[in-house]
Amino acid sequence: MAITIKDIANKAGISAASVSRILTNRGRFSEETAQRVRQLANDMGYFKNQSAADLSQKSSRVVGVLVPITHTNFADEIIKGMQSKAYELGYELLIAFVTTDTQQQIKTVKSLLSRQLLAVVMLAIDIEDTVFDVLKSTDVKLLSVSNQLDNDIPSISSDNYAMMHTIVDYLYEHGHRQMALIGSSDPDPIVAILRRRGFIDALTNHGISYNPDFIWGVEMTYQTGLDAIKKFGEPLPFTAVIGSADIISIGLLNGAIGAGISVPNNLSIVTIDGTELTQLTRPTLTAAQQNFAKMGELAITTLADDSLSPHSMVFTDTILVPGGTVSKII
Amino acid sequence: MAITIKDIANKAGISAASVSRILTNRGRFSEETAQRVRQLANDMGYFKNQSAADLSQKSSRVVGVLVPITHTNFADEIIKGMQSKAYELGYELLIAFVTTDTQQQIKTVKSLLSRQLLAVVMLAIDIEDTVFDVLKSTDVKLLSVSNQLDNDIPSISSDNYAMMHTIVDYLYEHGHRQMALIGSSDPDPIVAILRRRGFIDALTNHGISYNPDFIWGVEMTYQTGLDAIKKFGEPLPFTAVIGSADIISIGLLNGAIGAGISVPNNLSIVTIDGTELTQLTRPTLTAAQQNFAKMGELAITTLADDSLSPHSMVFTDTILVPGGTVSKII
DNA sequence: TTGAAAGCGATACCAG
DNA sequence: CTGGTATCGCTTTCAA
Repeated sequence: MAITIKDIANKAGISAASVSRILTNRGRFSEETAQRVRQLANDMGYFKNQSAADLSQKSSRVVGVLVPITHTNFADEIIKGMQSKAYELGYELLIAFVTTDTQQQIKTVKSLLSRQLLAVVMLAIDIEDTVFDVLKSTDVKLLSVSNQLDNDIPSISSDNYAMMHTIVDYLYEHGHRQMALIGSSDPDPIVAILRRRGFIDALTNHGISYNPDFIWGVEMTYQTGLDAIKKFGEPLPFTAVIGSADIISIGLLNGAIGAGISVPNNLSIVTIDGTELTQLTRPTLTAAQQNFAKMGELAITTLADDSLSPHSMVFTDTILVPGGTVSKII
Repeated sequence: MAITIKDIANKAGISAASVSRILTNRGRFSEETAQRVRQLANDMGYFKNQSAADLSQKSSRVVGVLVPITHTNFADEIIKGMQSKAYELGYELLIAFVTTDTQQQIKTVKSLLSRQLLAVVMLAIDIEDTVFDVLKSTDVKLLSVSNQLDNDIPSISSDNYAMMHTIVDYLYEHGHRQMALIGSSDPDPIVAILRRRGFIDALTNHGISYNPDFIWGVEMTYQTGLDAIKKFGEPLPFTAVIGSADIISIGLLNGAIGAGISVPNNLSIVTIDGTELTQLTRPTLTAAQQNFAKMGELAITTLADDSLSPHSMVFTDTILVPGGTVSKII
């Protein structure tokens, strides 16, 4: 049987109410008894029963985080960002990995909602409608990070549209005129749509009419990168390719190497994300780097100061980090 | 105000007790009223208040998972394994990332323990004593996965000692006589000790007296791999090297490439772990692959059937997966 | 099969 | 500044 505040109260010869006040630092109490109580709590090995506290308070400082189990590793960076801010501001994170199985998703979400959460943060997840309905049926705050949803949910992400301009401009300045975009063909996700639009518009700005065939690949996987090179064959009909995720870009790079295409001499690659993965290849990947840690921090701070309205979108910065996969065409 | 079982009871014209029994499937009740109640619960958008349930039951089916935030990505695979088994057996996972900051660790652990957990699983964590004391001060079950602790804690991991024999034997059969082990020099962790011992003993079995200089590198990082190559210079005094983690091995590989050392012609590499990272390099890494998913599943099953005693160690299989980084020396 | 009632541990209000 | 007490929502005897 665990120690309760009542046990402490008995030992200290005071009431449980006082102990509670002291341990939570709320209300008034004399520093003198406080000393004693804190000492006692420590000595007796007391742990607050958070369930009881939550039940009593009907609220909590717990933020649920839904993480896709197939997460491209940037999720870690977002979580790190959330973690540090949460720690700083006294919030707790309850991380739940969700699979792609809808039934399991629903169960996971329900069990999350069974604790009175302050909010649920969705990391790069395109939630299915059935699951989403469950989420909306309660009054928890919702927040989408690294993704934008077509619902009334606030989001924190990179400005994907602008990012594509940055990338295309960069490649254009390096002399590239024929570019492909790999891994953003999925018709649904807003992020994919924005990237396609940004890609096309940026090309148009430079007077380049884009080739629809050059936007290819749905899945954010290594295989997509490999397949892309296979599909377009050798010689490639473009001089530069943009991978929609680091893992795709590594696939592109290795696919090119396998096909005897020299990078960056015969093919330039720019990757989107810019996680540590970009440092593991030779040459290292030139990347449009998203600020995932910042996204995570912002998630917590906006939740804390309640500064999010249903449709608000917050953008974090992206920077272009030169690596060794882009060459100048003369 | 959220819906409670009382609300449902009122609407159904029965008592809260009955609703509880029905919704938890405990005790007796007529299937007839059960139908109605379940329907009602669904329609009214009821969510169990898990805090209240936990408080009342003084127990839970929640397993806390401590994950080092600097986790080499295999943690994901372990979690996936735990997740699927937990889902299957009706347990919940409460995942907490822990930083290297002791104060933060303690706070994290305490907040974990504030919920009445069934158990705490530590993933590849070498817990500091102060933190460990906190953990031991309660009566939660403890379990260490992918690591062995020198405490009275049951563990699930690969047989690191035997694994080193497998690797060394493999290299020996390929004609290698001079081998180095990178990233297991940390004096503390049992895993590092076991790997060193296995390495040395396996060499001895083949009549090779090992060179202490060839066991080098403490941190499980990419940089350690790069540094190792730099340290030993060119030409390398050994023909094969074992990286204690995939990320180290990638460092070794890239370091070699950078130094103009051809892999596998002039240097063979075997990596320990065998995550998907091994597929991202060219050539792909030959690996002693650990069965992380199995570790995760076993963690939950052993917890479920309570089949762990303080000192029990469970080993999962490891297999040697040939890649392109080991050559035959003739 | 069902209901009434007693907790579970912490909090908060209201007196004192 | 401190104590008594009701309360949160659910579970679980014990009777009926």
